[in-house]
Amino acid sequence: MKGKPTSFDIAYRAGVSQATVSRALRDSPLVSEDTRRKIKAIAKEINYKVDKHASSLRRQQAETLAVLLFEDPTSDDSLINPFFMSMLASITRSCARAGYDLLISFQQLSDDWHADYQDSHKADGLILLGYGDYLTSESKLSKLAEQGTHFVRWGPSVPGQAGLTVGCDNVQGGRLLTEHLIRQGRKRIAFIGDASLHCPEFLDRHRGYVDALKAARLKPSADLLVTAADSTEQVGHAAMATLLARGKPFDAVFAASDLIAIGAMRALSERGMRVPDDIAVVGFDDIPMASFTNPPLTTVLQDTRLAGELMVATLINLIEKKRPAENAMLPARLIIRRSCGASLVATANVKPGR
Amino acid sequence: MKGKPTSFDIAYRAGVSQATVSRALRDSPLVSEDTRRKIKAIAKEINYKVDKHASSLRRQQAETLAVLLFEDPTSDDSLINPFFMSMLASITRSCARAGYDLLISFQQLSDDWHADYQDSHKADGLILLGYGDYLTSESKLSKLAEQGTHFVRWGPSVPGQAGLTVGCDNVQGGRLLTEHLIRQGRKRIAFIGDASLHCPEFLDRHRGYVDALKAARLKPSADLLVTAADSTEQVGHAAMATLLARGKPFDAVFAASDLIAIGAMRALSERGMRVPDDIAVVGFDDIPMASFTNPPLTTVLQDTRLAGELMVATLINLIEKKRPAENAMLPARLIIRRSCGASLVATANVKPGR
DNA sequence: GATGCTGATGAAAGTGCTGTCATTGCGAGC
DNA sequence: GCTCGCAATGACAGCACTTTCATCAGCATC
Repeated sequence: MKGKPTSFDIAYRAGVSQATVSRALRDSPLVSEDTRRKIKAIAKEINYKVDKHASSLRRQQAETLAVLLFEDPTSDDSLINPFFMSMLASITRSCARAGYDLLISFQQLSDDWHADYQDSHKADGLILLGYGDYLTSESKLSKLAEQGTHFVRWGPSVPGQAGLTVGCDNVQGGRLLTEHLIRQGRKRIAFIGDASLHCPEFLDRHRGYVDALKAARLKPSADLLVTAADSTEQVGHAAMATLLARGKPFDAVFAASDLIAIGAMRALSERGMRVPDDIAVVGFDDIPMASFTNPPLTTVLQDTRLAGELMVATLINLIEKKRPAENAMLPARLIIRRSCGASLVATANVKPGR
Repeated sequence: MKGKPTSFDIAYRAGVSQATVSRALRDSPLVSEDTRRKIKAIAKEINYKVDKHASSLRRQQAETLAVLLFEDPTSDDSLINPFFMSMLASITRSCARAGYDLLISFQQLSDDWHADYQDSHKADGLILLGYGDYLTSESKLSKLAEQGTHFVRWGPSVPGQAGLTVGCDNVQGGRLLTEHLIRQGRKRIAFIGDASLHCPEFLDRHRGYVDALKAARLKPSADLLVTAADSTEQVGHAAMATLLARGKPFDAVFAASDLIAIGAMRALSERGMRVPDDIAVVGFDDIPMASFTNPPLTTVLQDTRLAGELMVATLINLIEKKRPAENAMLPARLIIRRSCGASLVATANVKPGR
C-alpha cells in the first residue's frame, strides 16, 4: 500500500461504500452491527485513522483547543511560573479525556495574537493563562468576544468582563493566611504585593488580609505595605530589603506569591534573621518549590488540577452549547508548613513538608 | 458577511479568481506585485486567515509538530520535572518561529499512543520527552520509524537506535562535577543514582563520575553507590537514608539529579548534618529550584533553550528533508553554588544563587 | 502574417471526509 | 398483488483550499 490508507481502502476491502465506512467509524446508528464490526476490524488491521484535516474541514470544527500562555517578556525561560505548569498538565489531561487536541503557544502580552487561532480554524476555543491585568487588556478581550471567539481566562472575574473566567478565591485565601498568622500570635503583619488594580489577584489577596486584620481589631498600616508588582524571587528580595530599610517593627510577612515569599526569606536570612522565629512568612500558590524551602513555606494551595479541569469543561460547554457555561471560583486551601511558626503537631489540614 | 470569510470573498472583492488569491497569499511569484498587494490589503481588512484544515488537507501536511511528554504514572501533577517545562517553553517558541503549530500531550508510558498523531495527520512529526529507558521501549520506537513517522527524542543516543536524539553530554557533566568535588578536597564521594541500563542518563553521569575518580587515582566504591531509579525528591531522601544507614564514611554526594539531591539534603539536614561543611552535595539539571535551596545547589546546567531549539530544528530538517538531520549532543555546564563547599569568590563561571 | 515566448490569470481537478438525499430489498398490511 | 414503511446502504455534493494545466494578451522574431 502506498501512502496512508483512506476510507476508500477500507470500503474496498469490506465490499461496502466509502460512506458506510465513515458512518461505521463514527458509530452512526444507520449501519448494522455486523458491518460496523467488520469495518472497525479492517480499520484496526491496516492501522487506519480518520484524517483530521478532512474531517475538520467537512465538519467545520477543529476538535482542538488552544492554550495561550502569556509571559512577562523579561522573564527567564526557566522561571516560568510553575503554577501555570501544573495547571497545564491538568489541562492536557482534561482535553485528552474530552477528545480534544491541545495546541499550545507561549505569547508575549504585546503580541498581536488576536484571533489567529480561531480565525484560521486551528482551534475551537482558547484558554488564556497569565493574562495579567484585565483592565489594560479589556479591549483585546472584548474584540475577541465580539468576533464570537470562545475563550476562558484564568483569573478573578470582573464585573462586565468579556468572556468567562475560572479563578481562585483570593480574598478567602488572603483571609485564611492572615487569620492563621494572627492565631500564631503575630500582631504586626506586613504585606508584600500590590494593592492597586494592576494585578487583581494581589488586590484580592490584600483585601482578604485587611478583612482578617479588621476582624481581629488590628489596623492595617501603610508602613507595612510594600509594593511588589511582579511575582518573582528578585522582586520579593528587593521588597523585603525596602521593608527592612524602613525600620518599622513587624513580626510576620504575608507575601502575595510564593516566589515573592522565597525572595523575602532570602533577604531575611542574608541579614541573619530567622524564619519563623523572628519573622513568620507566608506565601501564596503552593508551587512545588514551596515545600522545599528552608523552612518549608506556609501558603495557600490553588487547586491546579481542578482549575485545569474546570477551564476545559467550561470552554467545551461554551463551544458545544450543550450546557450553560459560567464563571467559576475555586476555594483556597491553607497549607501549613513551618515558615509561619505554627507547631505542626497541633494543626489539622496539614500537607507535610515532604 | 455571514460566517468566516473565504478566499472567494476576497477574489470577488479584488475582481480576480480565487486561485489568484491563494497564490498571492502564499507569495507565489506567479502573481504580479500589484495584484498581490491589493489582495493582501483586502485580506487584512476583512480579517481573513487561510483555513488551516483546507490548506493542510490539500497540501498533505499539517504544519504542526506534537510534543509527547511521558511521565511517571505515579507522580503528582505538580511535580512534573521542571526541566522539561523549560524545554517546553523553548520548543513552543522555536516552533512558532518556524511557522509550525504545536500540539501537546502528556502521556503515560504504558499508553498505546502509537502513531495516532501522525496517522491521523494531526502532526508532521513528534518530539518525545521523558521517554525514559530506551531499551524497553525500543520496539515501539522502531515500529514508529518503520511507519515513516518523523520523531526526535530527548535523551542519550544509543548505537543502532531508531530515530534521532538530542541529548546532553552526561558523561562530561558527571566528570565536571566530580572533578570539581575532588578539587574541593573531597575524597570519598558517594553516588546516588542508577548505574544500570535502566536510565541511560544516569548511567552516563555515573560513567563520568567514575572517569573523574580514576583520573584522580581514587577508587569508586560499591559502598558509596546507592540506587535511585526515579528522579524525585522522595527517592533522593530514601536513598540518602540508605546510604547513612550503611555507616560508611563519605564527605560528598553526587546525586544524579537535582530533585534527588534536594531529597538527599533534606535527609542530611534532618540528621543535623551540615551541607556543605560535613557533606558536599551536587546535583544535575539546574532546575529553577536548585538556586533556591539552602544552601543553593551546585549542579550541571543542561541548556534547555538550546535543546528545545535543536530538537525543533532537527525534526523540521527530518520533515522537510532540505537539510540532513542528525543526532546532537549538548555540552554540559558546571554551575557552582554553595552546596559543594567551593568558595564562590575564587571560581569562574558562576551563576549566582540569586 | 505566422510563430513562439512570456508573464499573468482562470478553470478545474483533487484532497478525504461527512451529511443529505435517493435507492434498494424486504416483510407487513390491505 | 400492490403499496407502504423501514432498515441499510450507495451516490453525490460540498467543505476551502492548492496546484496543474489551459488560456490569453502582448510582444518579439523571422
